[in-house]
Amino acid sequence: MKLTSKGRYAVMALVDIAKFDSINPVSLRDISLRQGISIDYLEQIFSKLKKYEIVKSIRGTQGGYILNRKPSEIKLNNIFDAVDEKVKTVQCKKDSKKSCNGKSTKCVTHDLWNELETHINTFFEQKSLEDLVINKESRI
Amino acid sequence: MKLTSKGRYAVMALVDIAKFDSINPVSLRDISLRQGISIDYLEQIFSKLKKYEIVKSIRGTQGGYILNRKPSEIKLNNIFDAVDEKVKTVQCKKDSKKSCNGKSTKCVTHDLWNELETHINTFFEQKSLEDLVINKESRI
DNA sequence: GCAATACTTGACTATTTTAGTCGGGTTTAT
DNA sequence: ATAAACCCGACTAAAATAGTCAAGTATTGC
Repeated sequence: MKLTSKGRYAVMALVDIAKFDSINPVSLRDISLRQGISIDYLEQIFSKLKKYEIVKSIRGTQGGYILNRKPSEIKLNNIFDAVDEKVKTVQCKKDSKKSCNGKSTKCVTHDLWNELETHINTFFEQKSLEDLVINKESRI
Repeated sequence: MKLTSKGRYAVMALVDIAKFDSINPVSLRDISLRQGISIDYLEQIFSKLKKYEIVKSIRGTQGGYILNRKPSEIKLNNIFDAVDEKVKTVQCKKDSKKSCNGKSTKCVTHDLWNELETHINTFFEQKSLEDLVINKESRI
């Protein structure tokens, strides 16, 4: 599985919006300044978040992005799905002669990996953007 | 975090040994044939498993590897530690001017990532080689 | 002793993924 | 009109991954 900066940035940016303004659009420029992520990279990320209807965009001057749902309804797994930050592990080789057939020792790991994925996904399904925002505000 | 084929192969190979022979050494050649992993790559992996005292080596003809502990005492996190398959996520940039200071929104993800790591590690600490072997035998 | 088997070690490399950058758009408020 | 801001696709440097390759050393059986 992978969990890299694209997923991390997506979460950071969305938390930034959730905390900063729930009515007016927040520009990538502002997020970039506050979070230290390049605008170009943010654009890539937001393009995907938009496709998954996690955010809405408003073009033109004074434009930016707003959340498309309430923070409590945006679960972390939605975010990761959107930016392709899939919880995925290496699969059995498909074209291998000795491919996974459920009988050999080889794929003893198959069930294990699936179990882990479920485990992690459950964790992310339970966490919403709201949880992160609340958590953080109580600390500042 | 990453979970790639090195960790997967390590688990596969150890399960192979655990199932095949608990007294006589098992050669990498045999593991290679049964599991479809190249000997050269297995050598890299076993070199690390040996360093972590998960296996013992016996050189010369009829040599090979045997488990250094009972399968029930070999937890999956031990195996992953050995082969550097760390459950690790991207960290905050150290030298950034806006580095994580616990006050900014930026590191709202910090706690989250730590929480996830704990979550995953707990999962692996609870699974032993024995669990995998038993599971699989009941199916064949 | 010598050949065969099998572990030991370290360097090397091709491929893939990651983490961006870059350049050119289009839309909209003022 | 112009500037702010989104939109989109191509490009690239660096790192990680998944191996391979070569040259050993140790042990056993004949």
